[in-house]
Amino acid sequence: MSSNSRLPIDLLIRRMETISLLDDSEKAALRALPVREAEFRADEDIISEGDRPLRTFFILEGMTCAHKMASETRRQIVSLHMPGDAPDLQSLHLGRLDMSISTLTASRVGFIHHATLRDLCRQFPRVGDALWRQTLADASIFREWITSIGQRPAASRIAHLLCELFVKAKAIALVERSTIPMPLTQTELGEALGLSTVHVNRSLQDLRARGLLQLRDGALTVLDWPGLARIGQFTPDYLHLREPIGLLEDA
Amino acid sequence: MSSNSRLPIDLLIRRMETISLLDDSEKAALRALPVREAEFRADEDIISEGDRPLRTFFILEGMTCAHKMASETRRQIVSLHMPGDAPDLQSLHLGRLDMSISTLTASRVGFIHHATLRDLCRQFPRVGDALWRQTLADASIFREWITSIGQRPAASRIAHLLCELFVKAKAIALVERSTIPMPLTQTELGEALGLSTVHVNRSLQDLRARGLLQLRDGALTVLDWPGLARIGQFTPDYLHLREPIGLLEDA
DNA sequence: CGTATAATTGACGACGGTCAAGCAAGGTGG
DNA sequence: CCACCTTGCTTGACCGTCGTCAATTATACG
Repeated sequence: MSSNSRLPIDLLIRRMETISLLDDSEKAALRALPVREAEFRADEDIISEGDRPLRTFFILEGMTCAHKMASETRRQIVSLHMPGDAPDLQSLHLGRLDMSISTLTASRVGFIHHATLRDLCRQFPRVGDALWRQTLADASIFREWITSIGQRPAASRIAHLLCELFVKAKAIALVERSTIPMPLTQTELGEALGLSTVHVNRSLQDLRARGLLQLRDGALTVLDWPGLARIGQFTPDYLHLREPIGLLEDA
Repeated sequence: MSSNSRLPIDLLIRRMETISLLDDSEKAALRALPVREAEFRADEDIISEGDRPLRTFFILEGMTCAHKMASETRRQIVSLHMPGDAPDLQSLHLGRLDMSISTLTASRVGFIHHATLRDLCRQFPRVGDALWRQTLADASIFREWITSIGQRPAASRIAHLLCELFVKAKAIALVERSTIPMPLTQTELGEALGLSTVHVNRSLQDLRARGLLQLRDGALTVLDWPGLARIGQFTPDYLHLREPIGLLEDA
């Protein structure tokens, strides 16, 4: 009687399986974890820099971001999260939070106590490894962002980020044809890419004019995947997905 | 008969202890690991993007960097490593390397087989946790680099990076007074910060002119720590060191 | 309807990049 | 011992990408 995809945590499991292999006993153990659900409105803090959380969480619905302040006025978004992601896994082993995590849209998240998750890692070391691997894949994305922000021009940065979100959405099968939810405002895109709102706007117009994409009403439609990937110099290796995902043929 | 600080791996242990607590049995287990030493000249690859290493390594002597190519001509350095650092811990759980790691100066490194390290993590789960924590602290540094490159002006970026290296060097007690080894060329600094060599040069002159630092012959001397930290908006929290380190009073 | 949020456009300027040349220092070999 | 070469640092001139400021136009919402 597999109540398949009924539990909230199945989303986390599916996301973990995009990177790691889990056997039935390991999945069962994960499904046995008590999860406390919570709702947040748009633009609310889930946890804040300096916090010492006793629980970790994963996204069930909506989109969230992690961000740091570089000064009173300048904010940098350092990562974006969609359903299945566990943005704060690090707090399992790092006491003090060095960033804030906030919702971008209204969101639902599932909380899991550190203590129970730690027990699980001891009982099922391979689950612990899979969670570790998850945080390592996150680190790999950070490195790619450094590279993108440090070296690529504006349009390329935007294209790269949109490619990344597209592949991630596709990997957890959120994708319907070549359209994914993309609720970021242009200001938020700028904060993620180290660009001003105005410049994001103009660069987006450029990408649109080239027939690469459509971006409106909180949704991104990729019209020319090879073209967008080329502009963004995007190769998905750094996401460390188990299956390369046949993307190149569907747009 | 503690042959204290005789073994190469003691450097790794000391570095781990800047972040985690290890008891005697755990340290003894680490010291029992077989380590194969190797020497590299300056500007040599230790491992390359795409490799699937069977060993991990830590730095014994010298300075190394991890880097990615954003195009044929543009390279981004995503991290810098000094003695005690294990730049490739991730390969323990991530198959394919998504970056290259090269020496900046002539270096000595210690290799440890993944298999033996994995066994150790099973036998001493708290050692595994400490290694995990080490990779999480690395990820935190990546986030700070994203923030720095994305939001801070040139002089501030440089100051921030130098502060980081200074604190890290101090944490493993490589420091003699307020001078640390800083063998990066201005070109390499630029590759780490997303700046051109010319602009690094001019910004450095600016920092020097303000009496904040001295940088020559492969050594950095901090002349005005509070001033440098202010320009770089540097706060060491993101390094997740156990002891905050009394830096603010000695320059 | 009026208000708030997001997208868009224009004008202007600055931070930082590119190109090119000159300089300093260290190592090598005849 | 000194030419010569390489590597890294420095400087000048010029220019372009991108940021800032400000105003206008959708679009949604109460």
